[in-house]
Amino acid sequence: MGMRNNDNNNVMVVVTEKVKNGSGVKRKGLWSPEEDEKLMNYMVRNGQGCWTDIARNAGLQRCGKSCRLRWINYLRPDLKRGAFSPQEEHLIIHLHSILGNRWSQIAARLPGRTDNEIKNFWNSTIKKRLKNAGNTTTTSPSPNMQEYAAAGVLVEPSSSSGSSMATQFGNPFNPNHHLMDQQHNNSIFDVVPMFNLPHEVGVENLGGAMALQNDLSVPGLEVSNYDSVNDAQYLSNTNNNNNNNDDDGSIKVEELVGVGNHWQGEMDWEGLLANVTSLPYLDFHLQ
DNA sequence: AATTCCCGCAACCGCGAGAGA
DNA sequence: ATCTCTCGCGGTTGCGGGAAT
Repeated sequence: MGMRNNDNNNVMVVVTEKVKNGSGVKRKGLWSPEEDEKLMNYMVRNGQGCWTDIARNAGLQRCGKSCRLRWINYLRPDLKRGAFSPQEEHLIIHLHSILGNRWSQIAARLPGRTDNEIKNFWNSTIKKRLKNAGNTTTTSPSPNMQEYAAAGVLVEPSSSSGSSMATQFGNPFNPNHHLMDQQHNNSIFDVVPMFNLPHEVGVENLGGAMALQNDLSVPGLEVSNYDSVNDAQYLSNTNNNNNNNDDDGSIKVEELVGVGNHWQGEMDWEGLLANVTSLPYLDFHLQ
């Protein structure tokens, strides 16, 4: 749907709410194209750092937290845009059956997607479909839904936050049932079959984005993994390709934020899903 | 045409963890 | 040990477009 942010052509009404915040007045609400440009230019030139400093040095009247979010969810150059493909949806469902609401970990295995995006997709679309699949006997659920149900994950009984759908089903017969993830009150052994873990599996370097590797501690798409120099190079190339170099080197956000300028790599879906099937659970105990 | 309702999505909020003084 | 700051995460809010009435 549509209020979508400053799409190339749609300059949205910018919320100009401001709040007092310590040293000064901080803007809140939607980001203006000018703010995006400031942040993008700063990030391209200087890369990651302390977000509070970034906010200040980039000349933004935003808190660092807001800048970080904007970068991660919208400005980052490797973001994949557009609707989720059936393969991605399948993968999300699969991952969620294992990981629960650990959106960042799920996102780490979907190159070019953000945790916020996946979370929204889940809450708005998949949840609804699962519900329908669970409630309707007249219409057969999609294979995805069937698989999800087969994994022991059915319709979420309530909107209780913090617990995943996967957590709704315990297995008291599982000898490892006592190994609960405290934060989510969930035993991963309830859902995940005990497989031997393949080593050296994983899909790497998908279009410059990190992808599935052989354990759950793989940071995946986390920004901290990005090489600011390479990113800068990427951005520079993009700019060159657009034949739009300004002498001052400033980079227009609209040149970078758009369908054509984002990650469009090919995915080895079968490989990803195969790997997901055998996702290890080691880092459940590390967290 | 006007109004209400639905809902997708961007962004905010609060919290916990970790680092450093 | 304690405080402060920053980061990252997950849950929630609320705006606004489009559908329904």
